[in-house]
Amino acid sequence: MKIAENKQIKRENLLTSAYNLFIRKGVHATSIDEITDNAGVAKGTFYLYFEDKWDIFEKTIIERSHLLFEEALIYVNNQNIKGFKDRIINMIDYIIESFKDNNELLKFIGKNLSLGMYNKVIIDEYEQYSDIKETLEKEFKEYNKKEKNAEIKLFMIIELTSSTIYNSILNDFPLSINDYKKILFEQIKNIIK
Amino acid sequence: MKIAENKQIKRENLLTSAYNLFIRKGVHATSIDEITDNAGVAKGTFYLYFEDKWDIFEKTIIERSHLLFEEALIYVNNQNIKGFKDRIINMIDYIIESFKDNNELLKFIGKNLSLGMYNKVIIDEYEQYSDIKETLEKEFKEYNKKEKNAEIKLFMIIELTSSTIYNSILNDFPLSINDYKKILFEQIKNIIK
Amino acid sequence: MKIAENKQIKRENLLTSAYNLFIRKGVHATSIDEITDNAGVAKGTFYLYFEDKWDIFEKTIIERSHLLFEEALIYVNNQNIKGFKDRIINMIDYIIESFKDNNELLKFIGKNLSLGMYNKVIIDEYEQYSDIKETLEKEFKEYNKKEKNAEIKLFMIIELTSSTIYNSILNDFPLSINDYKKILFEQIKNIIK
Amino acid sequence: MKIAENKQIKRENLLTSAYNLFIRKGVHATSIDEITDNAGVAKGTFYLYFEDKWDIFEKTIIERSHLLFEEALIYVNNQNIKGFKDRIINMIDYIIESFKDNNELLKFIGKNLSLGMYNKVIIDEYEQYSDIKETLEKEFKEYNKKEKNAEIKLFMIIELTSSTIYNSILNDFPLSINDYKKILFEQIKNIIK
DNA sequence: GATGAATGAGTCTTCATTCAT
DNA sequence: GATGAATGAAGACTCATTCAT
Repeated sequence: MKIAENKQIKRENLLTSAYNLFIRKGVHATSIDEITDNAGVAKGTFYLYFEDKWDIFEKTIIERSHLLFEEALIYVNNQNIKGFKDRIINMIDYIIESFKDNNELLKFIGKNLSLGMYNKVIIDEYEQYSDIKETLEKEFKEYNKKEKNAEIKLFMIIELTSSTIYNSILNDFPLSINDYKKILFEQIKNIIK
Repeated sequence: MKIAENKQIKRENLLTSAYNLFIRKGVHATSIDEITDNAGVAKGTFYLYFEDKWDIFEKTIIERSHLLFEEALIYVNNQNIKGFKDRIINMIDYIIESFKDNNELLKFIGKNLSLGMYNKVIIDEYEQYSDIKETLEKEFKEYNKKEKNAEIKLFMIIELTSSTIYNSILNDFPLSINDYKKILFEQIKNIIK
Repeated sequence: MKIAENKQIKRENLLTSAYNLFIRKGVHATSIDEITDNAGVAKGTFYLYFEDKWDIFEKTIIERSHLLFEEALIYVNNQNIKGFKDRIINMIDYIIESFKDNNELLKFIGKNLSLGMYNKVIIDEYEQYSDIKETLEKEFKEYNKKEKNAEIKLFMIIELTSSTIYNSILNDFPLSINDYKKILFEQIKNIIK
Repeated sequence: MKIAENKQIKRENLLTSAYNLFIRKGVHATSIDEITDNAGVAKGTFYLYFEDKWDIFEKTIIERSHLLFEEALIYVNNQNIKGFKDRIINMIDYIIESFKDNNELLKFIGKNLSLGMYNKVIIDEYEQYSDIKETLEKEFKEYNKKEKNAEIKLFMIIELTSSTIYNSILNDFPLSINDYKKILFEQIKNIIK
């Protein structure tokens, strides 16, 4: 399967190249020329795999954020953390710590993941998230049999977290992340009840 | 003061023209040519008033969102709503209702107000918000003398609200806005205590 | 002869596919990709049968116009029309009626068959026409023993007809085709003498 | 009026540059880059004056062919040639002689002036021809009071001439132009009656 | 013979910005 | 202050053609 393998490699190279340029220079300032140069393929090859810059951008962002969620889930599983509350808190903690170590990724997502795009990533087309989402919702419902709004509350938790930690980590506003974490976790528990 | 007036009018025309084009076609797809054409001024005139497209974009978004906050504040004052909790809830309700009537504005802000930009608007430079922010924080502290985290909780409330209503209003996700409002307000009260 | 047959089919498919695309989108806007896609063969296969787009275009136009001439000749033979004048008039009539029923073909030829190309089709290389041409010239000479300029007059008749009916059929200019036909036929008789 | 003049000059330069390249290399093989380079203006300037290559091509062809018609009319006027028949014959003779001296122009028009385009030039939009056309039609009618089809016959004369001389001049087919002229003129007189 | 992934030169087109008037 | 013609760098995208499989 030489060819199929080769195609996969090309696609990966383009994706990686694009990601690196996006976080270094921003999406707007990155040209397709640069992406292909960096990936070591011809310009035309780009169009064999992606529609245009916004297409590869979307795929890049999905790939990277999905990876992060997955790692977080694996982490709480490996740590053998039990109890829904603790699992959620620890997942979020894992993500926050990852962002602390990788400001570039946070900036990339924060700068580019507009609400409109976010929406698209979470809701529509992308099945990749469904496993994680469903897993969490199931756990939520098991944890609190009477909870009718598991999905909604999960949504609120994710939104609250993602929209606030950006400022906290990058600007220590309104608090440094370590201090903010305490308050955030308290509120999350509050939402779960 | 004919000249100064005239200048002000030109500036306003450009701002309005830009806003209309931005919501209709998106920032990316709008050119300075179109902005000046629509404003009825020469292309070169643009550069007498603004640095570049991103400059006028920023000013546009700030102007529009500031306007909204101000209206909300005026509304609760005029309605003579007392009590901090009710004032906050009613302000947010006012804003949500405005967005329901003006999806275009919501989309515009949602599509363009990335976290990075938001951050800039809220934290940095723009004094325009400080009055409102300070007013609210003062009220918060008066309401709950022991509350040490008024600023932080306000921040959380704003972030939670703005990041969730986008999907609710435009996509009925995870709930229609009317249903979601109940849950949101409950949580806001929860945050305030 | 499986293979040879298969090859012939591929060639025909490409020719048909090209013709359909050419009349639908124009030569310029049709790519080889589309031609092969539509023909159900791989892109590389195209180059096994044709030089490039202009090669297949030429073949397409020749095939289609030759077909038309041939049909016209068969028609006058089947109708058992005697007398040179009547045979010519009826052939031209047949062709005009065909174009009336198939504006697409007329447009295709009209839009693409520049004088330079026409010239090439008629004079140079393409033997396919010679039978028809020779048949007609022979008939002409038999009809009018003294006529020295059979070839030239035939040429004039064809040119006059083809260059005027385009406008008449497609734009009713300077007359609708039905009205124009009378005048045209009169002139043709005039030319024949 | 420095600016307006300058603009006119730029436009003319582009038109001339385009024409020269078109006759030298063909329309297809000429790029806008080359046109602007040759005209001594920046690439963007092209788009200030023309839509795209086909726009300037059309204008080029119209300009050149109009010029020719005009010259022919001036010629017969200056020569003080009387009588409609003679005026027409002499105009056509003038045009044929011009083409003999300028094969490039003939090739350019012949290669590019497809029937579809020709149609557009003659019928639609271009008023420039109307003066000439009207002048000739009036003369025709005056010459032959009973002639009802002046317009149509003029049309036939022009079409017959233009479609046949191409081959005659460039390929001596079916006759050299000097020999062909006699037959052509005879037929034209025939059409006029 | 057939395939279709890869190529990269070639071209169009846009648009922010400048500057002479 | 205002204008808008001119610029040309920058970038997107196409597509005929090749060639390893």
